[in-house]
Amino acid sequence: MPRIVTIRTVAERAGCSIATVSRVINRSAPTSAAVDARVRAAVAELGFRPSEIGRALKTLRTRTLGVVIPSLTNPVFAASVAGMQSAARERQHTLLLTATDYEPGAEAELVETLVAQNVAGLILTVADAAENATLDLLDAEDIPYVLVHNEPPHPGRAAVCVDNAAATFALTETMIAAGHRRIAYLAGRFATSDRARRRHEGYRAAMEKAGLEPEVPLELDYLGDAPSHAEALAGLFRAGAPPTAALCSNDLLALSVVGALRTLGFRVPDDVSVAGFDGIALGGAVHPTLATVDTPTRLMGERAVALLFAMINEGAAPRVEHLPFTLRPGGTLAPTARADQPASQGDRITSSPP
Amino acid sequence: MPRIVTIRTVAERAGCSIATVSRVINRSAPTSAAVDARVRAAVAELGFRPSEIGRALKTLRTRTLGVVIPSLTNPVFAASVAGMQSAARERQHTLLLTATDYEPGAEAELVETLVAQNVAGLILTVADAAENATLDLLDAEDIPYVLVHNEPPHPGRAAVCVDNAAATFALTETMIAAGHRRIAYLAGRFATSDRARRRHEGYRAAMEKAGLEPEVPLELDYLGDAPSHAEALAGLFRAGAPPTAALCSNDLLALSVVGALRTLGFRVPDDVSVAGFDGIALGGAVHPTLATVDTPTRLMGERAVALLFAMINEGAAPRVEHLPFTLRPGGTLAPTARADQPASQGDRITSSPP
DNA sequence: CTGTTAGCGCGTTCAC
DNA sequence: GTGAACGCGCTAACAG
Repeated sequence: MPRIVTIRTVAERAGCSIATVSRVINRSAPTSAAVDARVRAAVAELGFRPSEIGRALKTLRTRTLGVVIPSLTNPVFAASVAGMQSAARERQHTLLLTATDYEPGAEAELVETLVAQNVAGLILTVADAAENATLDLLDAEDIPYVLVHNEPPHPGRAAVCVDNAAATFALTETMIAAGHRRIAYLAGRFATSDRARRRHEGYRAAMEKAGLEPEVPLELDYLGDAPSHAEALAGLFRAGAPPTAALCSNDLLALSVVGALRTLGFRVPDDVSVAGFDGIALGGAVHPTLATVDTPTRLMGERAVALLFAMINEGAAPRVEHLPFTLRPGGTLAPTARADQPASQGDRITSSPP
Repeated sequence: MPRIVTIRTVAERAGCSIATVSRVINRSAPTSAAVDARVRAAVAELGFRPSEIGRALKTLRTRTLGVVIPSLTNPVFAASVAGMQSAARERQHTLLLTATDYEPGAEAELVETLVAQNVAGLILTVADAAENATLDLLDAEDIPYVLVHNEPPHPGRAAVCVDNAAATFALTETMIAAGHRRIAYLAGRFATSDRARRRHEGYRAAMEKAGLEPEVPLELDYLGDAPSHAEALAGLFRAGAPPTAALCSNDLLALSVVGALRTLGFRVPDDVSVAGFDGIALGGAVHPTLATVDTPTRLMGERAVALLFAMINEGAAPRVEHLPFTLRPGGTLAPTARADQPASQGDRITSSPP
């Protein structure tokens, strides 16, 4: 029984017109109980499924959301996509998923592809939300979209994110309170992204507030070879006055850095403390557990879908939704031996509600 | 400039018919250089993008691949989807992504949704490829699909996978060669999946071949709370003759188990060795590194797309493609103190080429 | 080489 | 309450 079952087949079987079948299926107009039953029976017998294509062509709207992310390999993005998928499914929508693989220029191409598919809206994480021709295009064509993870400076751009600067500020203050004075800042790939910048800003602000010297970010490829990280870190940590702690711009990088430091013979956290950013699940499964900023990545995906639907269906204005983050204490972050004041390890500092 | 730009708009602007515009865009028939240039100019000026919907309605084929996986949260599936996405993009296709979240019954619903969108084909990882009404339906309707990670016993079902049984067999033999005699088998969620079964079979076969007693699988929810894992493991490892090693049915579980064992006061690998399955990237980033079966997850996604396209475009027959696996030595797996024979740690045993 | 035309599957006016 | 007819954007078959 191949798939040549169209609305016409059903109409013939039910002995009525295609218009009536359409009415029954979509409950778009009242129908008599008799014909209603016949149509439903025919639908069931034939295994008819209305073609989304025919429907889309007519209404010029699909039940599809386009997604653009840098990479699925990073659990942060995988988690937010999981949230999007679940939220979209609740609303009878599916996800058209694309990834740039950090390739510059891919954003524009992917968005065009998705727009050509008449997606109902877009959810994207871009390198830089501030100056982005692709987003300008979407604005111009009036196609609804929501950013995730990005913090657009340009108001009027919808986004769901955490306050990256505030988060690293809080995290850095915690490290300072634990007695650390020289805190290295290690940035992962894509260091030019707007969120990476915001994170470094928070770090710098906290350091300066404490009268300490902020470090220039050291750029590393996260989850590259641990040996190469070891090499890159050797110079920094075997110098005269080495850092006692490292703040990493994301969790994948942090886990990798922990490994590299150990390869170099340093104990974590005894010799060097390490903290990450994101709150990926695995950070809690390794030993010692990773100190990090816990961000609600899955929820971010869900909220992004909710916001997008509000914009599409209710004409809601684009807005930036800040989600709360949590400082998650972990075994990789300990007070220095020469701590000026003991740090309270158990504290969970939470951002103010959005 | 809203999006009311259709092929007709372009035709008017270029001063030709819509058929000619179509020909220029798709290079489906020769056109004169003059009209060609005019059309391209019009396309560029108007920012025209042919609607995939109109095209799909006509050809009854979309440039879209439907994907069904259990969850995006597991890096194994995230990696294979990343491979699919990249391979699909090379072929000008996009992915319609759905996830069951391990909810029984979701498979059927998601497949119906995807079929209603006229996907060109499907790529799926199902709980059980052996008895599966959804796959029977696809067979009946002659919709091309490829399984990933599943090992269908039913020949005629296309799949890309590793030989799970052979892999755990080899891994178990390595552990036995390292002197382990009591090797626990810890299974993650979804223990009823066909691949989980095959993995346990390989373990059991190796144990029996060595004249050892295979353990009944202990089922744990992977990446659940580490404390709860600790509880679940306490009974087993604090018994009279505790296992000296644990074989975990996947890497996420293995990393979690390492944490739980440490919580219980065991040293890994000094007191208990641990091995996983999958070869997720993070296994190499933690310390000690995770001993595991390295499976080419990303490649599996790429190959699945390639196979699907061969079936769609060249009418290739469905076939099962076995990809090679590698035993990856890791710090979590060490010889027992009472080893009968020293194990050669450096060996990398590779499966025979497919 | 190019234009005209007929649908693809569906929702939606209009009449009745 | 129901049916006939049109058109959404596009490709393909057929004329010219």
